[in-house]
Amino acid sequence: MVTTIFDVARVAGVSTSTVSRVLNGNERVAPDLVAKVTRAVRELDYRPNRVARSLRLRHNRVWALVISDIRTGPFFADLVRGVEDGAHEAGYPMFLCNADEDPSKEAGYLQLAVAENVAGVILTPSGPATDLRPLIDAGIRVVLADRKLPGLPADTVVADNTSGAMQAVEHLLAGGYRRIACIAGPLATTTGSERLLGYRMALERAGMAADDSLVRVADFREQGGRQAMQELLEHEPPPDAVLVSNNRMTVGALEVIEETKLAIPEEIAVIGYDEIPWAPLLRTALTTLSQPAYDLGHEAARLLLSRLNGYSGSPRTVVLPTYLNIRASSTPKQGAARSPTLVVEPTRPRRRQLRDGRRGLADGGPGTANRPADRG
Amino acid sequence: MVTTIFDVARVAGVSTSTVSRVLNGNERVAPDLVAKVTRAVRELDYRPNRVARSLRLRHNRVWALVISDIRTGPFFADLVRGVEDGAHEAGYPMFLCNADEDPSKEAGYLQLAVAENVAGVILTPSGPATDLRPLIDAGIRVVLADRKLPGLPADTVVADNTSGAMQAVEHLLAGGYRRIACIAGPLATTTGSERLLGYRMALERAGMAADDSLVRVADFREQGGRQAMQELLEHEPPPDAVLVSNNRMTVGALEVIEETKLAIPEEIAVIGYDEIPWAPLLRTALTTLSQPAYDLGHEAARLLLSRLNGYSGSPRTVVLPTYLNIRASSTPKQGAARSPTLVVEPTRPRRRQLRDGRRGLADGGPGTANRPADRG
DNA sequence: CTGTTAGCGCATTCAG
DNA sequence: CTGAATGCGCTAACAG
Repeated sequence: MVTTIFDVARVAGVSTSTVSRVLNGNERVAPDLVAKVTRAVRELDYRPNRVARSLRLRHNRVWALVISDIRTGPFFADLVRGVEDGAHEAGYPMFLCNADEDPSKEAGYLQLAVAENVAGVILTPSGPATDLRPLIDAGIRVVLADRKLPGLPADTVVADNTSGAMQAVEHLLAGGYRRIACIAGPLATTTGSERLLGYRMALERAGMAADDSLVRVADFREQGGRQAMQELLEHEPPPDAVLVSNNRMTVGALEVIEETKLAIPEEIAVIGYDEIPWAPLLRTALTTLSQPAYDLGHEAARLLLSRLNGYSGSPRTVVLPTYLNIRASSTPKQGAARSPTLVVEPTRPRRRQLRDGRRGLADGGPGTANRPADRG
Repeated sequence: MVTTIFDVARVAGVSTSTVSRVLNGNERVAPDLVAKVTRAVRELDYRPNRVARSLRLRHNRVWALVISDIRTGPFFADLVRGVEDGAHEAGYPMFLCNADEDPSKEAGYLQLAVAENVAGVILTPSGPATDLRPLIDAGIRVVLADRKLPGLPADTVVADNTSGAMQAVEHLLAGGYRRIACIAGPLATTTGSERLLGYRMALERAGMAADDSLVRVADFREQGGRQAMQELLEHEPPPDAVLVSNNRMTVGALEVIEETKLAIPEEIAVIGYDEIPWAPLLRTALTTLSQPAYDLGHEAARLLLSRLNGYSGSPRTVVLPTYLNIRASSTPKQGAARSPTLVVEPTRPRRRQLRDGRRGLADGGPGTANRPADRG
């Protein structure tokens, strides 16, 4: 038999309500009773039953983090760490759920979150069909991370996908590349569509017609990246550069380039979205777009916490900058004319921008670095 | 207000017990009442409150998977997928917790699992100090995955770490390498110590004294791999080959080799534990030891399920084989004498071995492939 | 300040 | 086969 609050009350010689009050520390209790209860708790190694507590309170002191693909390299891993640290700092335990880009799995986890009465959910929506109503109806706080959900008034933290992709393409243009291809992610996700948008905008701004035969929409997975890259290479004339919209697709694309024995960057330059620790170790070191994955998660945690603490202003969207890590895979072409209009601004991390919010967050700083501390 | 079983009973014109019986389907109920209840449930979009159910039943139909480091590349991601699929097939939702190699975080999650009454826990123990008693006392089923917990009678599924490391070292010996170093993981984990053991056994079997100055014990992280590799290279004479015990440390070791401008494999051969999708894409394609990560997870799920279904035999340990992916980073030395005693057996995946078990598992096949289907 | 009392939503005795 | 009654462990009124 598990020890209950009743056992503690008996041993301490008080009522269960007193034990409860001591444990939750909200109301005033006489010091001697506090001592008695504390001793009894320790003596019995009493641990409150969260289930009963949750039933009574009609909410559970747990967060659920629902991510869209646990296999997306270090990106989601760092994001998870960011949320986890934020949750931990605030004293909330956190469960993680992997929706695997599957809307029905995602819906299942959201139902579960409702059924388990979680206090809050941080979610990477799989697409516009993601239904937040069950959560909202149940009074559960929701924060969107990494991907927006257009039209839904929820606090959101995202990276500046459009600018990131623009930066990458402008960098390629400045390097003399002219037939730049793009392997985009699912357009139903804002990460998919906004990166493609950034690609198009950079081309337009440079006065070049975006050539849709150089665009492939794939699925954020290796296999999709492979197929897209194969198709692009069969095209005549083939691209001389490619921007790949995430890490997993980049692996697929690089495999195809490797198999085709094309030289990077001489025959095709490559830039991959998502920084990865092995980028510098590749046959040709890979130029990547870092996303502040850890900060994305940590910021999401702070938005959720502020809601749980009673903030009820209109939804806030936090946009964090990306950073271009220039490496050999995008080396400028021999004798590339550095036309002034194509010069790329130095891509230092900018301050986070706050949009749509009634006011800023309580504290300042852009949080910790992009990567968790254990690497330093 | 959320709809409760009471609302359903009212709308269906029956008692709450009848609704409960219909929902759980264990007892017999008159067909017409079943129909009424079913209709009312649909009409009200009723979803049972899992918290109340859990309190009443004193157990919760959820699994918790506690892994030791979410950042360990695809390994844990695939393991998670394996467990998840197994849980899903059996109709259990699953939460994931990331202990981050931190025993206190791990203990916190185990406490949480107890407090939440989960039906079962699948755990990658952070070390021998991991305390399973709170779980066992609470009647929660536990399965260990990836790492054993010596002395504890729990169902366990692991890869054959010792043989894997032996294979790797024998392969290097056969290739003419003689000063083979090893970067081991924490010896408190069986993955750390067994891989080191395999390394030593291979050397001894070849009649070579294991040289401890060629062994470094690190922390399974990039930074540890970096430092270990640096130390090994400073040693005189330096190693001509190195076996690195996991993916993250391999990244660190490769960074150092890169910075030192050493040629792989001419100046130093490298084999990394854990297969990684980008292994073939590195400057020198990396020889790796694949672990059946997905199968490890899926098998753990099956062991847990069999316990939940009432199996109460003695604890079973399932050992799955590893597989050596030979690539350029371990190319035999020029004119390496292929002494007969050093020839490596072909390392095909072997059938899983069952140890200590009273009987085999219900079904046959070694499960699905090492990698989830979406890559094929 | 403290104890008594009454549920949170559900599954399960126990009678009928 | 069905319904009324009970309690899982806890917290929040409500009186004292």
